[in-house]
Amino acid sequence: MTNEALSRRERQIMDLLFRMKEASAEEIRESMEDAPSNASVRTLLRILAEKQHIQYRTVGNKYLYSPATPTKEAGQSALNRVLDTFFGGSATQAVATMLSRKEISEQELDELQTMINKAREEGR
Amino acid sequence: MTNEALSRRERQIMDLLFRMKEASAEEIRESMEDAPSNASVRTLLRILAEKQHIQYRTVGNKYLYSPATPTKEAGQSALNRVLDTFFGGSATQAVATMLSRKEISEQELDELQTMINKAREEGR
DNA sequence: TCATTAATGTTAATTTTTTAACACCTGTAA
DNA sequence: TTACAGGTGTTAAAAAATTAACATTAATGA
Repeated sequence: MTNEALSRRERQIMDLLFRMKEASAEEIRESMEDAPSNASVRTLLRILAEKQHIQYRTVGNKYLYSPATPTKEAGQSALNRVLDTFFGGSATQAVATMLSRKEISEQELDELQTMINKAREEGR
Repeated sequence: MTNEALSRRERQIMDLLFRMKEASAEEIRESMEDAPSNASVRTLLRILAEKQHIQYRTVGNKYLYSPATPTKEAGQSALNRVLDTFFGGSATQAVATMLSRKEISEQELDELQTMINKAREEGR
């Protein structure tokens, strides 16, 4: 796992890219709350690319950037970190928090139910 | 909500404090992978206290530091961020990931089950 | 052709973060 | 008393992160 800690801006841009899936330097800049210049964003992107955290492809004459790690994998890792840091590693506690934080639709509850049943079967 | 982004070290120390609940500068330093000097840790702690992210009490002649925000609250907020960033805000997806990441005990599954039932009743 | 526009590339100044040196304070054992 | 151990407080040097100026390149329309 590539595990050098990211700087503030680097993390901010990575998070945006995970949300946006793929974006140009300018698009990223526009979606930043406290955006610096376009050149600054590009510098950060260059650094992130060097560190292998992002990749890019050219479309016409511009670059589109995206995370090098699949979103799912990165999400799992981020989730684990939150679980360990705030919930003593307990998934149950974390789920309890999620359920209490906002309305979960009937449908979502059904889906969760299905997952639990499945986990039970597999666990046997 | 206090929402200035933290620097790398600041975040590292905050996360440790959430795990440790309460600790002295030296204890924090010892639990750091890539620890700087004791004086450096104290500088960071002073800054975090100024920014109101931590609080401290004196015990004998030393200070014990702890997060200013309750762990539960901070955890909820961190969880939301992860949900939004990596799972399109879907709690269901996140739970699916948790269930697949490692073995969940029968007991934990029971607890989850209970939570879902409860959420269903309340939702009605 | 040539000016304009919209990109990226390079480099360096500025600002923030990180680090630790050094001073000071307090209790305690020789 | 004195000097040592174990804390905190202050300040400034060093390193890293952030920013943007300026250069360059490619495509396009007058």
